[in-house]
Amino acid sequence: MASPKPYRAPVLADVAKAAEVSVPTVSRVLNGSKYVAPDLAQRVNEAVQTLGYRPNGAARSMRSGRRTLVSVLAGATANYGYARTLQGVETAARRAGMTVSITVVESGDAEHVHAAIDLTLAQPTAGVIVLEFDRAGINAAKALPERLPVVVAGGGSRRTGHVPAALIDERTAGRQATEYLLHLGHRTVHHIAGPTEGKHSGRTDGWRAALGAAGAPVPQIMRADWDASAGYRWGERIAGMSDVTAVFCANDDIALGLMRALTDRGVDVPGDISVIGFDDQPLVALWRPSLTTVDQDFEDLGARAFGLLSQVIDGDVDAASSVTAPQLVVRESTAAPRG
Amino acid sequence: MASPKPYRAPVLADVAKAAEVSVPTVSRVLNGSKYVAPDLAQRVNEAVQTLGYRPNGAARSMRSGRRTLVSVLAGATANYGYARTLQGVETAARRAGMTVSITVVESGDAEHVHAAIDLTLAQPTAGVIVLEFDRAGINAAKALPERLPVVVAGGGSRRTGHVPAALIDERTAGRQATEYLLHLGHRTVHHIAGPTEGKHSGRTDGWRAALGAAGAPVPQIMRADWDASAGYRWGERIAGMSDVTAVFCANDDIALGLMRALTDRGVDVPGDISVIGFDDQPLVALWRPSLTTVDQDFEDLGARAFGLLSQVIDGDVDAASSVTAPQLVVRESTAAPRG
DNA sequence: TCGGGTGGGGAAAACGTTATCAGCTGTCGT
DNA sequence: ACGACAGCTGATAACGTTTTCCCCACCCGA
Repeated sequence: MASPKPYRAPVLADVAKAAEVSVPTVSRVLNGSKYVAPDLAQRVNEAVQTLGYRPNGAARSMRSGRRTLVSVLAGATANYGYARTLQGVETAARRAGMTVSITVVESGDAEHVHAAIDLTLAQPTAGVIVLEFDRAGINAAKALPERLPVVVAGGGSRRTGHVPAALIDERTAGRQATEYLLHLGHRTVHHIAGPTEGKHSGRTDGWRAALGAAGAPVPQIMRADWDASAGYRWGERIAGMSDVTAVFCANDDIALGLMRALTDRGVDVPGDISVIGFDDQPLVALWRPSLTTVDQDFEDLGARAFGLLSQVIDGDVDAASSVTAPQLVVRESTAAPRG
Repeated sequence: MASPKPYRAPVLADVAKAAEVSVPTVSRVLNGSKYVAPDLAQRVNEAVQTLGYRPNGAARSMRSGRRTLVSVLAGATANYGYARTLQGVETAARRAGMTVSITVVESGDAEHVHAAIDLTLAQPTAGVIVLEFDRAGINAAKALPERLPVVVAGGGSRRTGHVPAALIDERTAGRQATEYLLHLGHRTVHHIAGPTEGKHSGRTDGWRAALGAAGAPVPQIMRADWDASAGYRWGERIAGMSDVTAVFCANDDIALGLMRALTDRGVDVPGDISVIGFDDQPLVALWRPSLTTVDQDFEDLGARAFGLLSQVIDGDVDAASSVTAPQLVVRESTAAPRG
């Protein structure tokens, strides 16, 4: 009767015994140290194979202090911008031999923020990337402990805090979009903003700046959630406003919802009203009319954030933040106003 | 001159010294053991606060054997289905006090598969969830070592392997969609399939089954990548085929690309050709015409996968797989054939 | 022949935590 | 009055690695 000894994963000592060498020697082989005879290395590698040995990550990182996990804190994951940024982080991390973990911060409330941070820091993490697209991210970045490697990825143009940041210049983007519409001959440009609770959004700032520079009147901001249905509801109202000829939306989903509401009511886009979006999701090029929008390279944003974090982890405490400019993509949803 | 002693994160011993108790006592307080006097607990908690102590996750998991990291292996992350499933996993994991890590398997090639597995298992992971929507996922699931808690999340209807699985019944979904089109009066239904390299896709199986049951002719399958441009290219060809009156697409992106190509060429949807999609992405309801499609509850899929993994980790080696049925959502892109 | 380097390898310590064990109080049942 | 037992606490031993330290054998030049 074989005793039902429960399975125990093989450890370094088992490999050492099988290869008839000492434990440190196995470690040396695995970590590619020189100073080990070829025949011993051979025996060790065979033993590793046959036993199916895998190093215990916890023990390894505890003893060596090296960590190979980077954590992402984000207010959401499935939305287009978040998902693409995350993808950029993951790809860059994987190429560098690191793994990424993801924790969602449910809201900007202190309760949720601290819960997310506690959860994340319970892992042996080398550093944290905060996606600062919303209030949850902003608050999380503030609440993280000092001396922990932290970088921010987001849409600001300048940084208030002292944390290194990878940014997309939303302010410039907003200005470009607005200037383009003015350039087409529109007297002014209306704006549907996202639910940014703080005072400033880069997109909104850029819009206001462009209007100011052109001496155009500044209409009341329309607030909306990020999703298409919010755009649709504004569309229902805008269809009845005769003075609106151009609308700059805070993201593509809102723009698409808006367009659908307008066309449902017989308002022609771009004939009666020009619409411009923000993000350049793949599908908007297929829309009818296809959407003029501002392309954001979220994947590059994620990659830059990871690169920055690597620098911070390596001791470069104030690594230089980076900012890239988005690009206006002109399609069919914008045109000169009638008359 | 204060010596520039480098910062060292506080450890249990520091807390113990500050609170004037022994190290094990601190551990007991932190882990909520009874058998500790209230005043001591009080002192310990204060010391933890002032020192800003955080347990070392690596040491903790090494000693206790408990792990709080679950790993997701996936062929992609930003696509709608993947992103939503991931979201479901993350939410469920977070509620259970666990964190999720994500590693992308670049392709089904052995090289990429093993690289991804090595990377993932270098972390102290409690178990792995494989997203089996593509060849990369399928191969990864096969290549994972035995005795590691593994579950699969995907679109099969039955499982060949012995690994517990959370599934969406794509076969039933494909059948429903096809049956609906036949029911509208179409003589047969064409099908644009995804790039599934293996012989069987649940969606395709269901389509074939429905045609067979109705005695309808089975047209040649059209193969496409998952993205909209692939659908567009098929649309260019289909516009010239007079015998096509209904198309069942393997996902929404393909369907949208197809519809755009058709309408670009003056083919009316659904007047001339009915189109049906798969996934029910939020935006497809806004399309014009809005897309009839099959709704998949990916978030629920992710949550079920995590629940299943929890069971496996807790020792229930053959936890029961679960399957849910998707739901047909009828909108404007489908109608009875002309005449 | 001797001293010093150098390639190679093992013994033992160390990382920060939790588990085990033993000891020390006091209380309660008998 | 005595043992048993519960409540509480600290030494000490693990966990599986990597790092440090030291020893050995060999080769070389003096």
